[in-house]
Amino acid sequence: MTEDLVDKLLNDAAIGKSLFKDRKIVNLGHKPDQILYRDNELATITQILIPITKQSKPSNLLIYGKPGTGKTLVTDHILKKIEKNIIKNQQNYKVKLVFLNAKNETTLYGLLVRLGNELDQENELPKTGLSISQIFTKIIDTITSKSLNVIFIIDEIDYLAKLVQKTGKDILYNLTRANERLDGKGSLTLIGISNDLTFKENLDPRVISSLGEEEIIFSNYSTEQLRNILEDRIKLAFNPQSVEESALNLCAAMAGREHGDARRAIDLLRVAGELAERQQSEKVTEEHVREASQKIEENKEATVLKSYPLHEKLLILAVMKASGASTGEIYSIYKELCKIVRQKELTQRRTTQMLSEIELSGIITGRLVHQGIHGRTKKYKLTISPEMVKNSFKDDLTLEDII
DNA sequence: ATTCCACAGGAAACAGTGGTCC
DNA sequence: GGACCACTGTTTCCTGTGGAAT
Repeated sequence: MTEDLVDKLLNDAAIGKSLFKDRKIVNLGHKPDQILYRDNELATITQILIPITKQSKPSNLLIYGKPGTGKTLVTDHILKKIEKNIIKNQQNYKVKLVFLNAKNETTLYGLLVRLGNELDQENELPKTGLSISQIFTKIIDTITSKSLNVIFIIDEIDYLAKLVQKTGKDILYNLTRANERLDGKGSLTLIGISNDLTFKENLDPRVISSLGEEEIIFSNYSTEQLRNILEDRIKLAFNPQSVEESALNLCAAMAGREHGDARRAIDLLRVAGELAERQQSEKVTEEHVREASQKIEENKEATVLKSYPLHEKLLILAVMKASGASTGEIYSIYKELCKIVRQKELTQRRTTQMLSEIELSGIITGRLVHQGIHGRTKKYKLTISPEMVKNSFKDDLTLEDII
């Protein structure tokens, strides 16, 4: 009996036909090789890196571009080709690619340890306990003893530069000058990838001169280019005629408005396709694209809200309960909330810092107000609906009593 | 012209964690 | 087992701020 029901449901589902031919093509992170639209950049970077195929050290390289301009994808693509080429033609010449995203590491130490572990997978470096210079020495030793030619690619290197600035430890300087310590046994080439054109301003001038030997900029995709990219993906991912022309144009235009982000364009297309499919629509329409855009935005907010630690959540609730209030008022509400959930309250200094951090995410906005003799304060407001906050926090048992 | 409010936000110190090395 | 290291999250202390009130 139950079996019959399952069969029936499956049959019914099969009637509502899928719009997708190959769904993974529009997943983020899926990278069809042939669709780069970056011929100029491809050629330039390859030229810069060619020396390493001739067994000499290429220049260090900095690559800039806004998110979703394909800089990481293109770099990765070229380097893997070079590596393959070398492995095929020059067996005794050892090249090692290490690709790291600085954002995945919260500390300089962690970043160096990851690099070290990639170079020497048998002897894992300790996650803590050693000094940074000891780790650095171990890395240099590994490179010289194995005569490795290392190409170290750091994605989001601006983030690393901030860490360097904060701690005062100049890892970047040491990395760019590592070749002087290598004595010709092996080499280290640094490739930095960054979203931020201005990050160099905070660096030591000596680092700038050696790291920025070569620079290349990935310009934003134009709406027309985005349209081409989407068209290619649609051909591969969707059944014929299942995406309306106008929907495609809107997708490209929306992503084009946000500094030509191809990743966002593709994501938008995927979500629109899924929405259309769920509504059993024959085609993806403009309306689906608009809906998708809104949904992506909401998901982003919900994820951010859920990921906050308890005291940040309490502060957001305090802002919600007193929209437009000053930090002083917010702090007293926060203290009351702490009492209800039986948590020890943090100091006002700490909470103002937290409020600034939350403000950066865009969940709340603050406005500095001078009130004459009533002093200076910052007034905070929620930028999202209270329902959104309540929905996102409702799974948190500690907050049960105050929502 | 001076005072004074109610904070903002920088700097430094501290506690605690989780580790290495000798 | 004690000296040392990196790091996070926090507290403590402090200086600076613009305009209403005096």
